[in-house]
Amino acid sequence: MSTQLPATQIDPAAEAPPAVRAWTRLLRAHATTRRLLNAELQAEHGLTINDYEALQVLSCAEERRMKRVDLARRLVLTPSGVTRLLEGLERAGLVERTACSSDLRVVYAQLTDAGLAKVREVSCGHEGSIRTMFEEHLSPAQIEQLAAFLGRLPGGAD
Amino acid sequence: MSTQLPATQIDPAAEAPPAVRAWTRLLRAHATTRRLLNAELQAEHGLTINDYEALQVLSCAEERRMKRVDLARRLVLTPSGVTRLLEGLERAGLVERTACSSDLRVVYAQLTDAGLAKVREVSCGHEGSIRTMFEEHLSPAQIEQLAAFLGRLPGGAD
DNA sequence: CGTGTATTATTGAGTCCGCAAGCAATAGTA
DNA sequence: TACTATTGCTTGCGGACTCAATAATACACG
Repeated sequence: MSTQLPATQIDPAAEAPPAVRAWTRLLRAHATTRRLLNAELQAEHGLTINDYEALQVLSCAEERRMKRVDLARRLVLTPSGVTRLLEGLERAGLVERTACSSDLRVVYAQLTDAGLAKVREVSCGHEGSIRTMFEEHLSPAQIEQLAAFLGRLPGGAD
Repeated sequence: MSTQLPATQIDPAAEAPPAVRAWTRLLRAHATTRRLLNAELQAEHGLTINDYEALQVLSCAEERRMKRVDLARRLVLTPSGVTRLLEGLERAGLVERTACSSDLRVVYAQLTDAGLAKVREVSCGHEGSIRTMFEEHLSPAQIEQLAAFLGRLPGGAD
């Protein structure tokens, strides 16, 4: 192969660094799995992934409520994203706005009884779908390792 | 603890199945890393992650061009998503539309010389950022394993 | 106190992308 | 040949999210 001609293409045979391969696989796996789960969740329960994640996080929170800022950090959304996400859940009656007596700025996102019921209704099937996706081609030990590795990436820790 | 009272909350101490933990970490790590890389790419080169991925994929393709359908599959986008993504890259002169002589339906996405130059300009710094994110807290062997595991999830394989 | 800064939340404008529908070209079939 | 899928691509519409700007409250410190 000559090195004198100007390259008109990037050599596809040149192996990408492992980190780059991991990154593109992360992108692809995320996009595909998210799309699958989202479609299922939407069709069966009328929720998006973020809708469900928000409800799920709230259901485990102290008093079933959370400051919007904390919810934003947990879901990796901006504050305005959370405002808009909660708008929908409030309209659906799954979450309501509650005041904080000690700080008038904060507006709690409070899970309603209907919201808790919804989480219970959805969670089993949804977790089943998640487990299927992971357990189909990975052993339990491998899933544990995968979770551990993801936890070391930026934002990965819970 | 009594089992007679109606549960008003989902027990946060009850450990989620490993697959569910892996899933939430995948969501969080993806959102965080994507946000970081996107901001950097946007600020320094005016590209989104998908812009870059599209250019990069095209730069390695036969004749630096690809059918839009194939590009969609590769980037895990819908056909309409690809049309819109390419609109922007065409406006920037990085990609152009070319006809296929053997099938009048297809419109190739053809990387221009400017597009190839752009990939070369961006790739080094971008790959450096990716490597930093992964190599900061994971060993080379762990990164390889992570890539392998991700490759077994739906859509993960290249 | 009063003033300046940080924090919490919302809003308006704009981007990105998916879904459903539609058009044009090709392939399959009788 | 004519008729019916199927495939490749685009478009209208709408949803979800971000960024920048804004308002209101809290806090720190002279």
